[in-house]
Amino acid sequence: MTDQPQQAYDASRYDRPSVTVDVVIFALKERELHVLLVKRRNWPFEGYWAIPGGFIKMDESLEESARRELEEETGVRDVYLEQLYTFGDPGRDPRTRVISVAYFALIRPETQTLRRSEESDDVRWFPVREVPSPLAFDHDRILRYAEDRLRSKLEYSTIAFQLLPEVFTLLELKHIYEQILGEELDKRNFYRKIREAGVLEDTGRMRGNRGRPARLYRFRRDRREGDFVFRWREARLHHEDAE
Amino acid sequence: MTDQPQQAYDASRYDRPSVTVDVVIFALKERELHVLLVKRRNWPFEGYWAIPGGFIKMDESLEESARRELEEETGVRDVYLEQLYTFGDPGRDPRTRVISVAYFALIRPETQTLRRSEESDDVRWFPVREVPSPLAFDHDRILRYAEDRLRSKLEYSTIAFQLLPEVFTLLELKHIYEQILGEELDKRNFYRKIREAGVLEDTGRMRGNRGRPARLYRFRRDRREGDFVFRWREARLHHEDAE
DNA sequence: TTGTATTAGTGTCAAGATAACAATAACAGA
DNA sequence: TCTGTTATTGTTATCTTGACACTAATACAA
Repeated sequence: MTDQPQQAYDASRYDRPSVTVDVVIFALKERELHVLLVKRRNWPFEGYWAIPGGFIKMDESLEESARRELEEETGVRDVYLEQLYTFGDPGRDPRTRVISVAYFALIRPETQTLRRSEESDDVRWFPVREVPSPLAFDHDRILRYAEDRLRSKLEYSTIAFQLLPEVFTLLELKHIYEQILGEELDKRNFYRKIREAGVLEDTGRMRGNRGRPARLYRFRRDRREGDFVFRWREARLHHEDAE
Repeated sequence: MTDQPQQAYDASRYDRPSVTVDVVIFALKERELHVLLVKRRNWPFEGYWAIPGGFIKMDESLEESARRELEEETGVRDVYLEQLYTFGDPGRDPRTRVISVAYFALIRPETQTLRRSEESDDVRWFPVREVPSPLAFDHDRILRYAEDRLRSKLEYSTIAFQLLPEVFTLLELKHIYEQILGEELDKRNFYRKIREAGVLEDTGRMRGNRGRPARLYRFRRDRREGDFVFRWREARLHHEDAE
């Protein structure tokens, strides 16, 4: 944010790169983790799938840019949004120097209003394991980075709840953990851990189609995010930072 | 990094912000954690202390920018460098829209060559607990963010070793943890934990002024960073993400 | 109504990790 | 050899984890 304090400011002496915000949007669809991609219509990478994004406006913050982008693509406003990493290698966009601030967003299924263009074939939800490859630009890398972040935050935060609807069953919650960790978890150990963490509130309601009906829970938002550490040791994680 | 795929690219339609890279540089000085700041000579925030930084060049990557900045300020090349966060609120710099990609760097004491300007009073190392406040721009926030990151990475990485010289004693290592965590650790538990992690190599050498001489260790770089999890539970941490 | 298929929910124990705790060892210098 | 100073080591009680299998509640069909 600062120039060299030693020298007076002269903006014209510096070329300015373009700055974009890209948002990796995750959501659960039919119990599977999906990511939203858009198909490019122009050079470069015409016809390739890309992470949705756009240029920032001069009067909005980075996060506001990301929220605008998100709303344009999904029509959703109240979401979990977190800055991921900034990608800025020269040459990552053949047109000009582009610095891209990547965010990732987690959407609850209930809030997903269908956009008109969502029915067209240039905006699609892909299961994270079936993303077309390669993506446009360096978006494969950005997506991988987002998945890594998601996985590692699962360990010590309540981030997983952001993917669930208002009320949910314990097995649905467990399923998310398994989806993202890519690993089966023991039911009893999982239940115990969650209960001890004290982040769930019993709604008293039940839900069931076949079999024994499941208890419905709600996430206790009054629990401050940083107040407890929800460590997951059963599933051994690999910490691997990109860049 | 991508424009709206729907529309053809026309750079002139978008104003471009300035992009800078700021580097929060940490080092140990006389057993205390210090951070390097520079005093601003021009408007805005003339006379205020700031985190060193500068505009990026069009042909260098963000990390290259950060390394250049770092070398210009400290003359040091081989350091630990990690991207921290990108700050881009409109108005954070009164001159123009500035997006700042913040990095943090950890420097070993031995590698610190003195710069000529380090003797002048416009570049100074401050103990992290005695940083002048407020800093220029939103640099207080950036610094706080860097400290939080450092603290939380202590838990599950070998980052602390990056602040130590080639060889060091166990008590020196413990002291770093205590510095950053802001908390006393039990000597025996600490030794055990470190030994079990298997990241240290005994040099066979000793060092001592008064009292029993201390064994000198070396960090085993062959241990891949992600291979083990060096969890610290004794010191309860607060996870608190900025932004 | 009874049985069967299906999904939800629960408890124990052994092994491992952690935190709390104090005494001894190796040196320098008086 | 005594004293001051710093470095090093081990045990135990408690908590946390991971492994493991049976019972409960419903729907539906026989």
